[in-house]
Amino acid sequence: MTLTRKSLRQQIKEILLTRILQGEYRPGDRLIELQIAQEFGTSQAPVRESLRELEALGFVESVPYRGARVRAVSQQELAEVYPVRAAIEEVAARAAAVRLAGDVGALEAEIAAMHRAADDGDLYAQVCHDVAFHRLIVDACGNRVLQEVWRSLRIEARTLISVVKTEIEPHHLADMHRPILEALRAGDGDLAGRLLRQHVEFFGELVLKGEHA
Amino acid sequence: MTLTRKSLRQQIKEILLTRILQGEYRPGDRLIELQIAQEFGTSQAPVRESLRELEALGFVESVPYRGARVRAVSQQELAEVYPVRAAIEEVAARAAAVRLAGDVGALEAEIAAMHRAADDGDLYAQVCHDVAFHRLIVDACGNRVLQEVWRSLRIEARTLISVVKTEIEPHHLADMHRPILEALRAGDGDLAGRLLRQHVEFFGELVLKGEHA
DNA sequence: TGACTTTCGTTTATCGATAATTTATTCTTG
DNA sequence: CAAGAATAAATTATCGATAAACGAAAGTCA
Repeated sequence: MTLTRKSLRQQIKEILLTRILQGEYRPGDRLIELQIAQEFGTSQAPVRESLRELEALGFVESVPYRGARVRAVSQQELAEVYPVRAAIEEVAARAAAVRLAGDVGALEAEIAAMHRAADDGDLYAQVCHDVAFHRLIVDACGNRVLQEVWRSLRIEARTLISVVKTEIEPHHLADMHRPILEALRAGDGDLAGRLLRQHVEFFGELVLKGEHA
Repeated sequence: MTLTRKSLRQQIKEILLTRILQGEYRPGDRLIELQIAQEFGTSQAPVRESLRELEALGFVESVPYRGARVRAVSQQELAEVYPVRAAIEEVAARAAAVRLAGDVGALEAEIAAMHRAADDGDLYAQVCHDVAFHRLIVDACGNRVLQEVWRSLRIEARTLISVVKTEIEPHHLADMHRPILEALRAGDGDLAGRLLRQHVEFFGELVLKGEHA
């Protein structure tokens, strides 16, 4: 088996990203080029390029001659994401209602998975399926630019988990998605869009409340 | 005077970006690393990193072992930008109405500049001021995430000029911005948002019409 | 003592050269 | 003459080494 089907840069980038998303590297942790290069048995160059890409994606921040660190998402930034999410997901839902043509099986499955995770008390898994639900709608809308923008918001379970923690009963959280699904099933884009927007804005409010606590 | 206050990477990136935006490099043009390095008297490394950044910003696209090219914006992509713009600029205008507190002098100036450009028959300048008008609103909204997303859409005069060309009388185009300005002056965020959304959607329709032509 | 300078170790930024890959060209071979 | 293999040319990807910049620690002088 070849370990080098893709470019080193690509491979290193993916490994680093996994580590960031899984919390192996914590926000603020330094990412030292030569150290990483040594670990992977490569030279500094592909590591540098990986870090640059991760920086452009917003997962890492770096200062000239002072290196790269895992970027921390501030509470304020998290709060600022929600109005943008709400606006573009509304657009996505409108378009998705048409393109799905009532085929909401995948969305059903995510809601079911949320309930199972709720039964297991696995909040992380639940938030993952929550994100997946939203992503399915975004992916169904057919607008690539919109999809790109949504991804650039880096809506990750790891970050969102703090929003719902202790605030909402898990099964209730899962059920909150059902009206949206039903509107999509019925092909009512206007309604689906409005509901999804309110849904996202609701969580935005939660973040704002959390800021004062 | 030092030519190297910033890193080479940064300098090269800016120069390349300028060339792309000013049309010196056309969409599809190849960007050959060693050739550019030679031109600037540097090695390949900083050029590579510049290209990676430009790729992340969406101005360049590259294929492994086949190099980088200036990215062409397809008509479809341009059309897909508008619904996203409309949605987030609506959000921006709502927030901007509050934060501007009636201070719309800069917006006035851009409309005036649009009229002057219309008098001069300088369509490029006019579209630049049009973009600037929208950017002022986005910048005024106070949501950094939203600003980042808006910038990532790469709303450039060079691309937009095709949308308005021959379709709209220049002075009329400038005047279309006035109701939005007045709503902002009055501090009516809801109205400003709705007007701006319609305004942007209107141009989205134009693009769609242009597709069939 | 305490502020300023100097030195030193660490890390990034850049370089020049080599390896790997693609594309175009030339050479077979039927 | 066409199809395919082999070769050559161009370019990217990676390497190993050096230069530049930073931060901390040690040293200096009032």
